[in-house]
Amino acid sequence: MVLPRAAKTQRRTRIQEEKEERILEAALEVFSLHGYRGATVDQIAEVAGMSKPNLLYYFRTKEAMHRALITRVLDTWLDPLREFDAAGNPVAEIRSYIRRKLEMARDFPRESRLFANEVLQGAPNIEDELKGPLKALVDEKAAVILAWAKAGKIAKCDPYHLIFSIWSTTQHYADFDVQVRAVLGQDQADDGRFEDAARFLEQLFIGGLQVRDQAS
Amino acid sequence: MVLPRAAKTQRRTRIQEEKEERILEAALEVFSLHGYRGATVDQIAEVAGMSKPNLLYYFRTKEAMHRALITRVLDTWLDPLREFDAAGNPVAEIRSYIRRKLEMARDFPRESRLFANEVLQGAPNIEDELKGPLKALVDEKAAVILAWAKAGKIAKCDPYHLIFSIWSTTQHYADFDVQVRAVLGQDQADDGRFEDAARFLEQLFIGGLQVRDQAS
DNA sequence: CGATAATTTGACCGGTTGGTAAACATTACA
DNA sequence: TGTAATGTTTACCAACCGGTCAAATTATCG
Repeated sequence: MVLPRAAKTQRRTRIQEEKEERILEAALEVFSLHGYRGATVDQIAEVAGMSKPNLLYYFRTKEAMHRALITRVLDTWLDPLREFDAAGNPVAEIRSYIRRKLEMARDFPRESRLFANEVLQGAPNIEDELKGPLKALVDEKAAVILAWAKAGKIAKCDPYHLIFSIWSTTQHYADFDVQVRAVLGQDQADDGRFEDAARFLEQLFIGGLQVRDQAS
Repeated sequence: MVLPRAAKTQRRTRIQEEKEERILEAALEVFSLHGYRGATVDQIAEVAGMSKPNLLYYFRTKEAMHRALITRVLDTWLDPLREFDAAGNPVAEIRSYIRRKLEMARDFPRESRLFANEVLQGAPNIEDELKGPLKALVDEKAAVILAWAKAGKIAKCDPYHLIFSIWSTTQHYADFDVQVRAVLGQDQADDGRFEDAARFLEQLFIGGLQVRDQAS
C-alpha cells in the first residue's frame, strides 16, 4: 500500500502523527501570515523542515491541509462561547467570556488570523460550518442573554450584536496587532497592552449593560 | 516618449485619468476580495474591461496598483476621525463618530476589507503610514478624549482602547460580513442589520462611558 | 536476516502568473 | 494634413506553483 490517507481510521505509526502535527503547525504559521492563496506549499514544507513531495505524502493537496487546519481551529475557537453558562451570574459570565476571548487573542493570534483571513475572503470553505454549528451555538447563547435581559439582570439589548461586539473587540488585538502596536508605540510591554484592553473592555461592557431606569 | 508614469506632474490627457480610475476601481474590487497575492493582474484587467498589457501601460506593476490604492483608501478612511471635534458635546461626538464609521462599513465594505487584508498580513507596505500620520492623529484625538474624561464629561477610560473598540466593532460588519449574515440568517434586510447594530453600539458606548459615582 | 510495507527524495510536468517586445492604431497638435 | 506622441494589441517569456512519478531509503516484523 502506498497511500496512508485512506480509510484506515487507525492512526498507524507514531511517525505519521508527528509529521502531520509538524505540517499543520507549519501550515498555520504560513497560512495565517499570507492567506490561502498567498501561501505556497514549498514555503510550508520549508517551515516544516521537509521536502515538498514528502509533505504531499501526508496531505495530498494544499486544500486538504487548509481544510484540516480550519476545521480544527474553528472547533477550539468556539470553546469560550460553549462555556458560557446560563446558570451563572450574568455579569460574571460576560466578564469572564471577554477575558477568555482576549486571552485567546493573546495566546493564539495565528489561529485568529487564519480564521479572519478565511472569513474576510468570503469564507468559501466554511460557509456551511458558519450557517450550521456556529449559528446554532450563537442562537442558543443569544437566547440566554435575552432571558437575562428580560429578567432585568442586565440591560435590554440585542444579544447577537452584543456577541459580535465581544468577538470584534477582542479579536482586534490579534488580527490588527500591527496597527495596535503602531498606534500605541512598541515601547509598551506585551502584557500591558492586553491588561489595559481587558480593563477597558470590562468597563465598557459591564457599564454598557448595566440596568438603568428606563423612565424618561 | 513611451512612459506616462514619469516625472510629468501634469495629468496629461483626460483618457489617462479615466483609465487609471477604472483600473483602481477594478483593483479595489479584486484585491478586497482575494487579497494581494490572491489577486491576479489578468483578473483586474478583465474587471476593468481592458487587456493586461494595456493595464500595465498605466500601472507598471501589480504592486504599484496596490500602493496607489492603499494610500488613497487609508486617507479617506481616517476622515471620520478627523471630524472628531474637541469643541463639541462629548457624547454627541462619540455617537456621531460611531454612526459615521458604521456608515462607512456599510457603504464602502471593499475599502474596509482591503485595509483589513493589508493589516492582517503584517501591513508590509504601510507600516510607516501607521506609525506616522495615523499614530499622530490618534494621539491627538486620544488627548481630547482624555480631557473630556478629566473634566468629568465622560467616564474615565483608556482613550486608545476606546478608539480601537469603535474601529473594531464597526468595521466588523464589513470585514466579517459573511459571518454576520450566516449567524443572523440572510432573511434580514440589509439596512435592518446596520440599524440594529447602530442602536446596540450606541447603547453600549454611551452607557459604558456614562459617568457613575466612583465611590465603592 | 529477509521481505514487505512505509517513507523520502530528485527530477520533472503542465498550467498560471507577472511582465515584456514590438508592431499597430489612435489622438493631439503644429 | 502630416507627424510625433500616446494608447492598444498580439504574441511571447521566464519564473513560479501545485502536484506526479519512479526510484531509493528506511522502518516493521515474522
